[in-house]
Amino acid sequence: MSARDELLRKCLDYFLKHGVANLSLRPLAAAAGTSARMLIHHFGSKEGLIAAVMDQVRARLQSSFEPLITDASKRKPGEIMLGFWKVVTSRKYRPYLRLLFEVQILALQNPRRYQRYLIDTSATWLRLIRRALPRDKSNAVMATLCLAVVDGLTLEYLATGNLSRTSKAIDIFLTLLRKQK
Amino acid sequence: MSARDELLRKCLDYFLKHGVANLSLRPLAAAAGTSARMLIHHFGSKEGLIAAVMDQVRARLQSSFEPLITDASKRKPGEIMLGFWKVVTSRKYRPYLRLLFEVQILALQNPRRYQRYLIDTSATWLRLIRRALPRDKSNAVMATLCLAVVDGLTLEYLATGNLSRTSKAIDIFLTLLRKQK
DNA sequence: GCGGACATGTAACGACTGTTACATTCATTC
DNA sequence: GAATGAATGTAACAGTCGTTACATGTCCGC
Repeated sequence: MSARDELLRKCLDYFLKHGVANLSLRPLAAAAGTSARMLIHHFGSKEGLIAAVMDQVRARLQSSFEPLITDASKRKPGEIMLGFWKVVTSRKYRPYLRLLFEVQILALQNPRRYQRYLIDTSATWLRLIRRALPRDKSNAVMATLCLAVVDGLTLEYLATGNLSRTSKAIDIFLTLLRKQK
Repeated sequence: MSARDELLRKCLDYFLKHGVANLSLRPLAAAAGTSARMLIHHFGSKEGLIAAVMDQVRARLQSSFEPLITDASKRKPGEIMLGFWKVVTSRKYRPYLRLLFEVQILALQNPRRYQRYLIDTSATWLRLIRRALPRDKSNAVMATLCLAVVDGLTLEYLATGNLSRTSKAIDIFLTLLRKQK
C-alpha cells in the first residue's frame, strides 16, 4: 500500500469523524501524523483531497450495497428495502451517511463546490430501487417515494438516535405497500 | 422599527441566500450596508447574531404553519399533509427549508454549536402530525412515517427541483394511507 | 561515488477570521 | 450650553486559512 493510500485512509477516518464543512488542513494533518505540506503534495490541493476522500466514500458505500443490487431480482421489494435500512442504520455506516447528508446539504447552498459529489448519489439509488419495483407506469414515482421514506427516516434516526421508532415506521410503510395490491 | 430590527431583517435575507455554514461577518456586513463592527455591537458576537437570526427563522415558519395547526381538527389527515407540502415547496419558503436542513446537518457534526437551534424543529412537527392522526396505538410511529415522507421528499425536491415527481409521490403515499383503512 | 527524482521539514506569504481599542459624531437630558 | 451615553468609522490585534519557496534528506539507477 502506497504512502498516499495510507494517508487517504487516515483522511477518510478524519472526515467520518469531523465532517467536511469546517475542514482545516492542519488539524487533519496532525491527526494523520503528517503536515499540511504533505497533504497538498499528495493531493494537489484541499479540493483534490476532498474529491479523493469522497470518491473513497462512494466506493465503500457502493461495495456495501453491491449484494443488495445483484440479488435484487431474486427478492421481494420489501426485503430489499429492509436490507437498505439495515445497512443504513448499522453503527459502521452511520458516519458515512452523516457525511453524505452533509455534502448534499452543502451542495444546496454552494452548488459550484459540492454538486459534483452528488452526481451518483440520488440518481444511482433511484435507479436501483426502480429495478426492484414492478415495471408499471407508477414505477418512477413509487421509487421516489421509497427513497424519500428511507432518506427521511435515516435523517430522523441520525438526529434522534431512536432506532426502534424509525424501524417501526419502515415496517408500517412496507405493510401499506403490501395492502396496496 | 429599530435599527437593530432593520439590521436583523437584512441579515436574515443574507442567511437565506448564503446559508450559515461558511458565514463570515464582513461580507454579510457589506451586504447589509454596515460593518462587522456594528454587527458585533448589536448582537454581541457572531454566535449571538446567528441565534437572533435563527429565532427569526423559527418565528416566521411557525406563523406560516399556524393556520394548519389551528384548523387541524377540522380537516382530514391527507389535507393537512398536502397543506404542509404546499407550504414547504412554495418558492417563498424554499430558502427557509434549505436553512433548516443545513442547521440540522451541521448539528449532526457539531452538536455543541448548533443543537440548540433544533430544539423545536423535529419534536414540534411530530407533535402536530400526531394530533392530526387517529389516536390509536400506532399513532407515534405513523406520525414518524408521515414526517419522514415530507422530509425525504422535500430534500429530494430541494436537490433536484423536480416538483412534479415529488408531488406525485406525496399523492401516492396519501392513496396508500386511504387504502389502509 | 554520482546524479536525479522524490519525500519531507521549516518557515513564511498574503488573505481572511472574529473581535476590540480608540476616536468621532450625534442626539438627548439636565 | 455642557454633559452623557449611544451609534458609528478606522484601524488594528492575534489567530487561522490554503498554499508555496526553499532547504534538506533519502533512495534508486548507473
